[in-house]
Amino acid sequence: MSWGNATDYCLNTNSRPLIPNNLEARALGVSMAAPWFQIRHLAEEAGLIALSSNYALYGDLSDRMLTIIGEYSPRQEIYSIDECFLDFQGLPGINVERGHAIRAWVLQWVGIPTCVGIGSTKTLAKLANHIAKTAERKPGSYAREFARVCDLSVLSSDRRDEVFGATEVKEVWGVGPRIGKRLNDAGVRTIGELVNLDLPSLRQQFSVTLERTVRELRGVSCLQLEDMPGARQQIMCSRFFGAPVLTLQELTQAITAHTGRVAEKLRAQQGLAGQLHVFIRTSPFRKQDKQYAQAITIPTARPTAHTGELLNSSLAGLRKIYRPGYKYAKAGVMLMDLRPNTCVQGELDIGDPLARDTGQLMGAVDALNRRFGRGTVTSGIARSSIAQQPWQMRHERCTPCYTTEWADLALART
DNA sequence: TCTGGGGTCCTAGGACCC
DNA sequence: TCTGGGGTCCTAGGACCC
Repeated sequence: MSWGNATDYCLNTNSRPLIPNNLEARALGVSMAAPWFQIRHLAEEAGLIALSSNYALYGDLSDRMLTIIGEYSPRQEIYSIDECFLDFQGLPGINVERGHAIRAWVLQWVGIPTCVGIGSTKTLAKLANHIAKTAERKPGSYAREFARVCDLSVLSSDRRDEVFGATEVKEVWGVGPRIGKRLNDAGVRTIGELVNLDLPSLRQQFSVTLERTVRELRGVSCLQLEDMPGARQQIMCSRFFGAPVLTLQELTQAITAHTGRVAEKLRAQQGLAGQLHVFIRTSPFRKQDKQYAQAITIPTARPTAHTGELLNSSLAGLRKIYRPGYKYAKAGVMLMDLRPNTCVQGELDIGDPLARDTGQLMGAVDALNRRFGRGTVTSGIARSSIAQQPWQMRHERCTPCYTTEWADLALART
């Protein structure tokens, strides 16, 4: 499968707001990902409204949106929570019109504005999407021509050169801040300049990844549509603490909770883990504090998805790396060396009950938590009489779960 | 006081083999 | 003076993505 010629198309849709980061907030000087403590004074002074993230709500709206978009092609790659690729190859009709239809449909049924980018490769579709998102703020014909839905594959070569020449390299999918700066330092500022570079020397001076990106920008497809996502190769859960944590007991609770989460995700993909990685660290932002960061990787006794067995490894690891006297700011657990649970090495029965576990116990735990909510059944270590532990993330300004909790349903006034 | 939480891929270099 | 020439595998770290 390729999108190498003009009859094949790849589409990228994206539901982030047309104007990222909200104009009013930006006018107040709030930057993307600014820490709350730096801007909280604006809440009183300027009426800034801050909200905690609500992953249940996002996940549900994402499912609805991606399901609707998926109706428009037999092949869909879900790329992230708010973004997907569709293969338009062989579909009848005009792609720009299809893009507008998708936008209208998602807006009507989910209420979320989306942007659509169309190109002959995934990288070009992503670029088209970026142009669709930002065109409204650009002068002249740009906005009329490209806003919200942009198809780069129908442009004349002159017009395409104009667009490439007007777009900075850092907007390209795969060019981050580091590569972007190195390119700029080498005098390469626009996409127009980037696509004309010599490929062998580009590969030598940068990497095969950047070479692939440039080939994609030239219309040569190097990235496949991955509509059958494989199992994850690592599963992680980590959090900054809501307040500094000093004791091994609190760290144990946090690591226990994180281990429970990764084990659940592992079972959801029918996997087993052969290694587990635990890390704890102080806050690098608190220069006045003594710093400490340590991690350890521990093989599990056998490839497992059993929370109890994984806890044995993670807590043993934690005890090895814990040092008293530090203000810990973050802890995490990562599962590695993952494999499907269909390939299991047979074992001699030497009286270890976990070796005989058939997965029914964990299956029951997962079923209960699905039905009655996360945390209904957890490890005893993670429990405490006090509801809010200092290590837990704070959720003071969470929005209601409008679409997933009966109690949070919006009320219509009469 | 307070600073996101996940992932992926690639490369260089070290350890080890014959 | 001059100290081989292939390989493989693993890991850490860097870069990117949303």
